[in-house]
Amino acid sequence: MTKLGMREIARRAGVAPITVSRALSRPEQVSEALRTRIMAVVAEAGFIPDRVAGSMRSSGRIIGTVVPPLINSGIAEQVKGMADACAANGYQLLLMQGEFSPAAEDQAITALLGWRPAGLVIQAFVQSRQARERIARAGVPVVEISEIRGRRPIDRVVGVSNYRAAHAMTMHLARRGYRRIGFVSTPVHGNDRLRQRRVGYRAAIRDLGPDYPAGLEVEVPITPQGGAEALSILARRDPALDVIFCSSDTLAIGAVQECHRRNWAVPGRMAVAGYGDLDLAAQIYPALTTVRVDREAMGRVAIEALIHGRREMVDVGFEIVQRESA
Amino acid sequence: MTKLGMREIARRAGVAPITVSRALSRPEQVSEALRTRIMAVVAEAGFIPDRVAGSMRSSGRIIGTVVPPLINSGIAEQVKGMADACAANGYQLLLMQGEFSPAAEDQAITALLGWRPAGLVIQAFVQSRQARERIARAGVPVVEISEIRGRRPIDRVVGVSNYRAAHAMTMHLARRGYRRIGFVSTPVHGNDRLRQRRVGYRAAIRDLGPDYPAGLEVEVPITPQGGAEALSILARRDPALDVIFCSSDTLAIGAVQECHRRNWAVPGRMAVAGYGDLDLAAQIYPALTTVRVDREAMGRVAIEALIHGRREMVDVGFEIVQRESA
DNA sequence: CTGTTAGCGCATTCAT
DNA sequence: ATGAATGCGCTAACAG
Repeated sequence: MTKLGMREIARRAGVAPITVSRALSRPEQVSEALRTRIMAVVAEAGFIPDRVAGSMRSSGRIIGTVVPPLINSGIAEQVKGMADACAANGYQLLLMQGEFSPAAEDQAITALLGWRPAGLVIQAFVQSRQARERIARAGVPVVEISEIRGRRPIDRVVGVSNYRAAHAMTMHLARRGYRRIGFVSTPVHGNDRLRQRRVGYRAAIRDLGPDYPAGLEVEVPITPQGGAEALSILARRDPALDVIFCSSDTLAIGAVQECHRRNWAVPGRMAVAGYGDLDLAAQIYPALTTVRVDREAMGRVAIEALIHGRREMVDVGFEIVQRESA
Repeated sequence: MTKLGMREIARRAGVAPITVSRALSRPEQVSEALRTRIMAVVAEAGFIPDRVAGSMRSSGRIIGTVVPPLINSGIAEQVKGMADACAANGYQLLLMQGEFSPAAEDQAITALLGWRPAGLVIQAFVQSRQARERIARAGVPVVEISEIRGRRPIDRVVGVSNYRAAHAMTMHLARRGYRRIGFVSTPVHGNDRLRQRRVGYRAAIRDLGPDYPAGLEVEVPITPQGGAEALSILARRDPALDVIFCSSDTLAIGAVQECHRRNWAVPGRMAVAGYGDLDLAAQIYPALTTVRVDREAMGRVAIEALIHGRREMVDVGFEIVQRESA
């Protein structure tokens, strides 16, 4: 049995190879009679066109993406959105897991570019200067999914203003009657998103006016234990504290746990708000009040921005999810 | 500026294109002098070899994978394991999100095969007969990540015995003194893993002997609400019920929530065990006793099995995670 | 609508 | 250790 290629399919159907090619990728350019005959042969032979060879001449249909090492929580939803949008448009997703160092990022992007992607989606701003140059030289469109405030993107951006979201949640808590709002952050160093959340919180406290107690902050590792610890620290620092706003649901869940251990009613004795709306947020007891960002939409929109060539900066927005914990 | 290719790099370095190719992929075959000179030119020009063209002649370095639509929880960890192992071995991960229908599965696999993958990782047994034929014809190695009991794989399998895991958990609960063990399942239709969990539970109840009360089961949708509902149903059916074993953590979390609502102490009034060890499992109150499977290892091992051509069936094993809820 | 010709950029094969 | 010739399988460009 000859290795199955278009040439062989064409021979069996009694046409030229290019006609098979057209029947497969632009059916409308081939007469119905030929098309039917060709498709029958293709189906019968189980022929699968070689996209590698196809990409040699026409533009490829691969979209490369670099995702952070922790594919937990939100990132997975983004990937889902990307995969869906790719499938819907006939593209394939080439996934690289990146570390956070600029060198690793550059390496990941280089590996992706080698596959002649139709575009790149990066889950943050590209940091490495070298990577930016490579991308520019390759002339490949890029979408950065990130904080959209105060940055100049390489090309297109899809994201949310973490600043506005954190600001809104802080105001929301104040409106609900909490007087002493503590803020728990994970280390903001080198992470725009986290930094903007903190900045948003501070701005809100300022906007609440001089009558309102000054802010109260602590920075802890991004683990439930970190959240528990933060609660202890802040409650000790200010006994009047009545709510803590955690810059991630993971922290918030840890804080709620700590309340259970102390037998503190949530939100009676201490209220807790999170950020992210993880799956768990709605499922723990009490259900978590948090900030929700539609990560799946971010992924989908990123791919669409790439494919349809929209050059705008897309803000997918956020939502304050009011549940029981605050 | 000429489009940068090996030809141009070769010209600048004063060598033949093939020498550049060798310097890049088999450095040991090129003299140090030339290699150094070539690498300098490559770096200076920011040259990235075209892997698409490269794959035309040599075998590609892409591994295709089909993942279920819900990239939540465990699947994300598997993908992480795969991505890591791919990166460590110089491969790229081509990700397709598959639906569960055989037709969609076939389509996904076809799309992947078009890219001449070095191998395929499928997150279940391939169901579609057509897909199996395509894979066979393409001669591509496949790893199925799945239930490993009682199935004949296409090629290689990496997985765990859901049967043994569920059996072990049931025995574990009995050993801890629970007398009436209910089992909550999600619909097992068409899903080996879920079916084997139920079979394992039943076998354990049988093994516990005639003195032990007969099993008590219910099947509900895989949502926290399903778990809450299951608790209500089983508790009504048998007031002596003292523990429920849920075939997924999602259900278990819902059941625990329902206990909170009823003011039932967990595990005092009702104990709950889960399956899967989601992130949340350790974080809810009380922390969930569950079955843990190292999904990340599954992903990693799958890729390694593919690359290193191991043809065995790998059982990554499981672990009973004893926490507070049961 | 269909076919002919040519070549995408690299790595294999065979020489030197 | 280096190079020349050749073609991987497909599709763009140009005919007919």
